[in-house]
Amino acid sequence: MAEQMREEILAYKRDRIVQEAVKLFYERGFTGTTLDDIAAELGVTKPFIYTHFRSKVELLAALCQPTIEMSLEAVANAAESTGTPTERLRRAMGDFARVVLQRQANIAIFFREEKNLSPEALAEINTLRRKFDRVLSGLLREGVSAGEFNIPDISVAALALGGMISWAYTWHRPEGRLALDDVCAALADLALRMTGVAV
Amino acid sequence: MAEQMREEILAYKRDRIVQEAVKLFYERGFTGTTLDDIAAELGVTKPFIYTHFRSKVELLAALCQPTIEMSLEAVANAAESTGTPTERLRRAMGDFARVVLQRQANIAIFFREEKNLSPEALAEINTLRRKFDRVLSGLLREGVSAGEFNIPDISVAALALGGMISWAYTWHRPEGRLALDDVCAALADLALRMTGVAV
DNA sequence: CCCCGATGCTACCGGCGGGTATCCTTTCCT
DNA sequence: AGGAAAGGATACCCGCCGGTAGCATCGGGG
Repeated sequence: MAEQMREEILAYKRDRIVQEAVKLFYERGFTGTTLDDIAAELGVTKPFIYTHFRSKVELLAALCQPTIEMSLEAVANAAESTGTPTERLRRAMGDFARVVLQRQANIAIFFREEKNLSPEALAEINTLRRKFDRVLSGLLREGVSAGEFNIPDISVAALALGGMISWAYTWHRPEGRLALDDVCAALADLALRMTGVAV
Repeated sequence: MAEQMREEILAYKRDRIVQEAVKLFYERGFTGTTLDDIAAELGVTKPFIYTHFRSKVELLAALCQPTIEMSLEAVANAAESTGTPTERLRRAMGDFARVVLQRQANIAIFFREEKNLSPEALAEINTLRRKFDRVLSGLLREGVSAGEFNIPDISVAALALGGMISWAYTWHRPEGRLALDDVCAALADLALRMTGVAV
């Protein structure tokens, strides 16, 4: 019981640290943010952070990894769901866009600070990215076989689709003209067009 | 005469420094590269660099600015050239893609290290980026008026188009399966599809 | 042949920030 | 109530790196 609660509190603290790190890394960059900055923002001190993370780099990995995993999951789940390839691709792109925009800061940090990750963490993430591309390419290939898509080069198309959506982290403003759902839908439509589907 | 030559030599040295900085910033990141690293690679010493650039940050700006300018020019020239909007958009996207891929390292550095630029340099570059978006949006609007394009949301489409092309810096490998021209053509085709043109 | 300017190097500084050794406080169990 | 352990703070270290002051060297003109 007490054990259960301890665990939860530990996880909560860890999470608060990650939250604040995301905010500051996003605003000031990884090397532009000191651990003292993060600690100060949390009202604690640097050694406190070291009781939860072995190093600054490990903290960076902790905020990148899960987000990349979510991206992959979004596409993988949609690809394996029911419906025509067209329907599944729309779902895949829309859901992927939602992850990108909801975790905009994490995604931005990952792409900008990739070079600061440990080789091991980076390798792990790159495995996920390759899987992402494979799943997306597979779905495109299915659509071509089904006669729904018309795609000259599957690999390039997969990269272009993924890129178009990912890129949204650079320009989306949560308080902007379009609501999140509208942006996701618009991007999913544009994605479908690239596959030769009339929208 | 001697004066002329001196200028040229000065420009050449400056350029060599930039070249090496591009290479190292690309491989190791901006903060991951020291001025001593760059100097060593050039077979000179740190003060040598300071006779050509006031600071490390100024060096960063010197390698970002011109590349962003080239991107804008590519799109602006194509937009103002002759032909139907469809033809001009294909040219714009193809030429833009060529800039991105030929100056892949510079583009990558800019997007990753943007936060390290001086506020003034960043402001200047952002002006260029806004102009880029305006020019592209204008071309899209023309195509819609001409009845060639079918675009629900011009702004989102412009961002998606720019993003899809820009993103190529993350995955293009000069020694990869496709030649540079083929990649550019493929991306231009995908771009046109997004506008509702049958390709 | 000597002097002067240009050019680049040697040698240094100083602060910033990741990481740690140690001490204090609070809480809970006996 | 006493004591131990956990959780967190204070205070510190040290290496790295951007930036600079001053010296050496070399070539060209008088």
